[in-house]
Amino acid sequence: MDVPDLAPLTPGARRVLDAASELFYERGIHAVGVDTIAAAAGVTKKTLYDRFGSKEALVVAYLQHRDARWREHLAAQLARVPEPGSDRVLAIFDAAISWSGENGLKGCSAINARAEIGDGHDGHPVFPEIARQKVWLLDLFGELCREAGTIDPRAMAKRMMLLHEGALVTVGLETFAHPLEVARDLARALLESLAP
Amino acid sequence: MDVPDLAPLTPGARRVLDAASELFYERGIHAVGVDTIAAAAGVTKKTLYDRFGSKEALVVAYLQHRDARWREHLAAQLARVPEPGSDRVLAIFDAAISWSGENGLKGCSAINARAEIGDGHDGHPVFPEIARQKVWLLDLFGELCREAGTIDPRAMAKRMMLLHEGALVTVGLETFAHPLEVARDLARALLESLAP
DNA sequence: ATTCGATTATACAGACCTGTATAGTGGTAT
DNA sequence: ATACCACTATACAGGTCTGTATAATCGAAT
Repeated sequence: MDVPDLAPLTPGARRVLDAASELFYERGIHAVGVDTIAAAAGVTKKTLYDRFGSKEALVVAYLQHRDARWREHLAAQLARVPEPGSDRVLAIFDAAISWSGENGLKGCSAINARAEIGDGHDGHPVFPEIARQKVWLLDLFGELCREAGTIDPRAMAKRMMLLHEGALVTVGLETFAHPLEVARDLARALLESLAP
Repeated sequence: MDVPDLAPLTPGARRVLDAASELFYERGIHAVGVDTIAAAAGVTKKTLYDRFGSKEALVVAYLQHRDARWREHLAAQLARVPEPGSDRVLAIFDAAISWSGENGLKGCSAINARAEIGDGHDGHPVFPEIARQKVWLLDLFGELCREAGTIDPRAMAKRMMLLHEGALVTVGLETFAHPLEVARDLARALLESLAP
């Protein structure tokens, strides 16, 4: 459960990253220019480029920053359920519910970023970062399922992941209300019927 | 199962829409300019604007067009499973599998478009179109579940929707292989255990 | 035959984009 | 005290964006 130190950043850089995080998430990456970010952060564009080098690098920093905050939030929720078992797997869904209420009415920043970049496999440095985050969560699901005594933890982790991703997307799409709760309830049913 | 006539479009407009569909989906909406679209379609920008009025309107047409093609594909798959039952619900996943193989390595165009527009509730005309498409599919799931004798078809439809959306996103993210197959297998297990 | 619709070709306006250049300020650490 | 660092302020280069204007061409329908 590595939760890395988030940022020995200069004050200006920190404000840039905070402003960029909010704007990128709210409006989309391509829709926000560096001038807008600098103005919102109360710094000049020079500071932005001195600290981050390019918009692309700032986007990567944004995704890393947001993921680090999410992992922190998740770690705190997991710490409250120390005993191995289904509840520990379900804590991920609970974390997503509380996180979503405060930080995410538009779904997952990684999923959204993916939508804005061309076919990943080429050079774009954002795709590997997103892939890394998703594999990390898949592995966490797998580990917690294994702890919980699930018969096939790898297979169960994929199912958990599908429910999690589907719910996050549905939060942003507003197809129906409380998708994360529906996902958690179904996840519980699956865990309890296949690892009692 | 309304499958509307797709397009009494002029030849130029048709080529614009085809080019826009491919480019928007492949590279993202904001990343593609109207000049690029016109050039790819082999028409002038004037034709594009004469036919569609604005880029925003073209984006809506793109989403409608792609959805219409998807519904056509889906209808063809459903026609092969006339008997009410689980297999008819699962036909949606089968349709998504074959569709994805030919048309969608980057996931769902509606989900991706959602990521590129600001908080839906405001004026943007793309959000209602996306919401409409998703509710349509949710209702279809509900109807087919009801036909299949599911105990609570509305609740089951939400679960199917979560699996479907999660799998589509995972196709684009490449978190693990064959997510739609995993989703279909789980969907089958759910349908058979709750509506035998 | 002539009008009308769809189209080509080209040019341009005005805004916004990323990124850089130049010059100067204020605090901090050695 | 001086070298360094983060930062401000301003201007601009070069490109791309959406959208419009003008003029001409071609085919089909009435």
